[in-house]
Amino acid sequence: MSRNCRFTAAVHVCAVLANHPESDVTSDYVASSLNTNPVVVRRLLASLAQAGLVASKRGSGGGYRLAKAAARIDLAAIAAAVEDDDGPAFSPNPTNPTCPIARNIKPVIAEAIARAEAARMSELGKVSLADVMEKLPV
Amino acid sequence: MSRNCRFTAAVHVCAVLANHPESDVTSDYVASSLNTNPVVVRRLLASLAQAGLVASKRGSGGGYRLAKAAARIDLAAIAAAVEDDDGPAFSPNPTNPTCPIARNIKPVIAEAIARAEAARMSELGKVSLADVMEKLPV
DNA sequence: CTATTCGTAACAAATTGAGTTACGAAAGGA
DNA sequence: TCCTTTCGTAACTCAATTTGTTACGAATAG
Repeated sequence: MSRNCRFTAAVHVCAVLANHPESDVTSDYVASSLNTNPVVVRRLLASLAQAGLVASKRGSGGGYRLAKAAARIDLAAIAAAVEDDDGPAFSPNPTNPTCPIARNIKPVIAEAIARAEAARMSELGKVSLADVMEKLPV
Repeated sequence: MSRNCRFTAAVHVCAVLANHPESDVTSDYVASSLNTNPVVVRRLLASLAQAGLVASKRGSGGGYRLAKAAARIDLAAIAAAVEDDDGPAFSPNPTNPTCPIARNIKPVIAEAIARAEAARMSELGKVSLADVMEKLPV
């Protein structure tokens, strides 16, 4: 796979859980909806659980469910849960210390990117999981 | 390297060109500022040239220069030039057609992501290369 | 006690980005 | 004309990442 599918997959996972509000859903079931391996789903759900978005129960009859109402989970929270948050992607190479541009540009770029990322997250924050479910003909 | 450094590197490249408005700059020179290989820089500059942001000249005395004034180049244009624009990253796996969530969720997610990406680009569009240069102590 | 299910480690396969080498094409100067 | 410089681009290697897979221990219900 080329790019990071974690965010889109995580939204899909959450939607499946939101569609079964009364019962726990197994990773096998979610995996069959995504047509992937249960372990891939459990890894995603581990991130979502750490962020407090889902709860899990082990053992027979166990599985996953949303930890809050779908209306109180937004796409920004899901993105924050499953995306890297290591700041902007600079080359790991040390830039040339004798070049005045190279010496000073990183924080300038980082600030602009941080603002853009904040705008993206703000937009994702306007869409709740309940909004997503409403648009599905289910 | 872990994540995509193309955008941050491209801004750095453009800043170096903006710092030499009167002359062509060789890929060797830019590469030494970024502490990387000239071919890596030329690949970046090829994308920027295709977007009409820089111009190149071959041969002795040749090199690269900005194709417009730094005030008329913004970070959104640089990002658009060097980033993939294949839309949101879905898993290449076909999702389960018997699951109503899986059957219908992709366009809903895609629309939300498109709006978020537009917000990010709008924010990047507010920062011109000239703004970046002003913040550098050069 | 057994079956189920999560949690997680370990590993293979595929993909990607960066770096590198190489070489042809273009352009200027002697 | 010939040589040097420099871009344009293809081909390759290397390292890192993601996904998929197997495996197994821990927890839980019946």
